[in-house]
Amino acid sequence: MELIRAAAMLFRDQGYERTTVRDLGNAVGIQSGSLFYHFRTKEEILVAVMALGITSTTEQLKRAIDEAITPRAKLAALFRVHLNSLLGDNQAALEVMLYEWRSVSAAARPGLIVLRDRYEALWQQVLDEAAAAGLIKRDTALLRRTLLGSLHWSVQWYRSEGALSVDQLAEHMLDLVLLPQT
Amino acid sequence: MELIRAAAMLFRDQGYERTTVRDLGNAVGIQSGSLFYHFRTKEEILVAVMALGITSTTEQLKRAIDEAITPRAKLAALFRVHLNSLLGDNQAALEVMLYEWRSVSAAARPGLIVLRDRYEALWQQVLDEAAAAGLIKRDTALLRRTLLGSLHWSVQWYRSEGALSVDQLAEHMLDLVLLPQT
DNA sequence: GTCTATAGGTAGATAGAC
DNA sequence: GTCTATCTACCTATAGAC
Repeated sequence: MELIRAAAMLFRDQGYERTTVRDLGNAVGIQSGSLFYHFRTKEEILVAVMALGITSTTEQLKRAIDEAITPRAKLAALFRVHLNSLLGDNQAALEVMLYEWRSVSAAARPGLIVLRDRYEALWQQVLDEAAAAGLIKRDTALLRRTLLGSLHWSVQWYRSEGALSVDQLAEHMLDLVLLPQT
Repeated sequence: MELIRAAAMLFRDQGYERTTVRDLGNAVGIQSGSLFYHFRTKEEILVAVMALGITSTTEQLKRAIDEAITPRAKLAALFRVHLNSLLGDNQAALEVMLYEWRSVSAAARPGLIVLRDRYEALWQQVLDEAAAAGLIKRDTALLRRTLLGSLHWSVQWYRSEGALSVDQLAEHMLDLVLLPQT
């Protein structure tokens, strides 16, 4: 578990391919050979990182949606949870999930796709409710994809030293998509 | 030039690190050693791919903006050119630009950043005009970042075999951001 | 400008001791 | 479970012939 967290940060910062099993061992204070007692291959570590990133974000989102009451509050939760997971203190894992797909073997992909689809289904459901309430435009399938793209991209430019907190950024991004209320 | 195009596709499909100089040689029918007559390092090839991706897109965008007359038409051009460059027949290069930053050495980054900033400045200018004309919301700096994120992400899910052409997709994405006209 | 051949380095993974 | 030691393979880049 400590290894998975450390691996997430290394994979995010250097990329999966550039990170060696020796780097991974160093990060947790063991020799590279010892890793292979816990994992059969380096790729297994990558898959574990990705699975952690998406499942923990999904669980947080589920909880936030259940606690929110109005469609508007649920909609806000999408942005808030996703950005906090992506930009927050301890979540390099989700970023690895987004940027290291090409290094996942065909055999391991289906399992991760199931996890991703589960997460996106939550989004779809909340967006549909919001559209029904007249909060956002009606093309929710395309909206889901564009919004997730917008949020994912934030890792490329958001800096925590800047003027905006993550929660504030979530609010601003929400504003961009809300329809003017009549 | 033929090499740069071939390299773009290989880097996009397999990633830069997983693509060997032997792969690159194979793709253009020469031995791997011969590559180093044209480029000093493998990284130089990566930088050339990225530079091609962003500069050719910038030029296309410049032309499209000049030909467009209304703010609305210029705005549409942003979406159309970007998506065609990203999803079109021969433009793996731009995708490499987006996904292989980590493999670019610190020495080579500044040059690419200049090219990227030039492209984004075009965007900013068109968005500002559109906001002044009341077409889109006023927070154009954030809008630029979210829109570019949305467009970039399309490579992850857009399939040309699907129902939507690239130009149609551009139209739909434009619709999502346009304000209802009073 | 492309070839063959290879230097020099490092990668992921394994074996057996403790 | 972790160590040391090492295997095998492959990588980027170079050298010199043509």
